[in-house]
Amino acid sequence: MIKSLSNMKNYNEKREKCCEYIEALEEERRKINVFQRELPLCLELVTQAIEAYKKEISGTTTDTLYGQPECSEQTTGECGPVLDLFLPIKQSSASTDEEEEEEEVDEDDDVEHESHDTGIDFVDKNMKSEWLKSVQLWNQPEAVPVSKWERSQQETQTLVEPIKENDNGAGGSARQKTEAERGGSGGSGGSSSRRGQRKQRRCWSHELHRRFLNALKQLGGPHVATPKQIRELMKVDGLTNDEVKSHLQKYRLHTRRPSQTVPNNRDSQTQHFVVVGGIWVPQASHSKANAVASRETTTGIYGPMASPLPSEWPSHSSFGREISEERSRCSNKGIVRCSSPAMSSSTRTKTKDAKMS
DNA sequence: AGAAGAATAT
DNA sequence: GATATTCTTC
Repeated sequence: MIKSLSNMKNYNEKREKCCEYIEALEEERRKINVFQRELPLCLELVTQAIEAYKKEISGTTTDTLYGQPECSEQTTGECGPVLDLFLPIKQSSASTDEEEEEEEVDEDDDVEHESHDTGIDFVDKNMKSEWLKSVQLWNQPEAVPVSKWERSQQETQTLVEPIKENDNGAGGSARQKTEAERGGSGGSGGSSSRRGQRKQRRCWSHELHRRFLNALKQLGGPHVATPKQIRELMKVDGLTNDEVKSHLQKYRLHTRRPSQTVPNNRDSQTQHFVVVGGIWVPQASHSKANAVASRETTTGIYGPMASPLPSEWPSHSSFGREISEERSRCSNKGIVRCSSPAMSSSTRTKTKDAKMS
């Protein structure tokens, strides 16, 4: 008797609590709604949390005692923890809102929403963490012990600071900040000064790559831009020349003529290009490009600002799926590609014919 | 010395 | 396949 009564009371409390949560969540959702495009999963999560709690209220005999789970904002937790993730964050929504540059509003934000029917909860969880990762400019060291200070600094700087502060390079654009240590030599973890350690892999996120492309565009294309210039233009702090160089190398490799794999699946992208002085141009504009191709050094045929997108990863690359159809479409159109950098660049006359060893 | 590009390693 | 590192050249 008494027990059931206390149970009842307990239940009422619980219910009340749930109501509060729901209200808070709904308010939260209204706020997030504004950023629906930027935070689609966030919205979804909140919605689901609301539903879950509503269900709970309606008496689905959930045994959970809504105890605080100790999920640590990263990848843990199941269904309940969602609240924990969102409630405390409430005030922060204004900090990292729009870091989009003005030019390309990509609608690739609606990331893969495919698997949505069955195991919503944990799937959703995974999605969320992935999404979070992709939002960051790059992944932060996780396995490697990093001092808390460094991490927080990295977070803040990475997410907000370098974005678009002063685009005209007025201030100290050359911000190289000790790329020497990424091995987590921070005081916490023992065994400092692991110098021979390999650098932590940097994952080139969406945003990072977009900046890369942006810089490339301004500099006149992947074959005339140099890693250093790119890095400076990107204004991403912590980014090293080597990283840019490596990425550029990959990019160049990818943007070469995509060989004849997949003969002509989409309007036969590969066949409309023709080599003009070492430069791939659309066949139609062949003659015109020929006229231009002689002096492309300054602003060049790459059309720094002219085309919304200079060149993108080929459609098959991993980045390709992040690119919306619009992009892939225009990547077939007015793109010019250099097949042989040595010949196309007139700034640097590298005759690497004698280089063979 | 330092940067870029290619080659190679992980 | 993507990134890091090394090697070579300039």
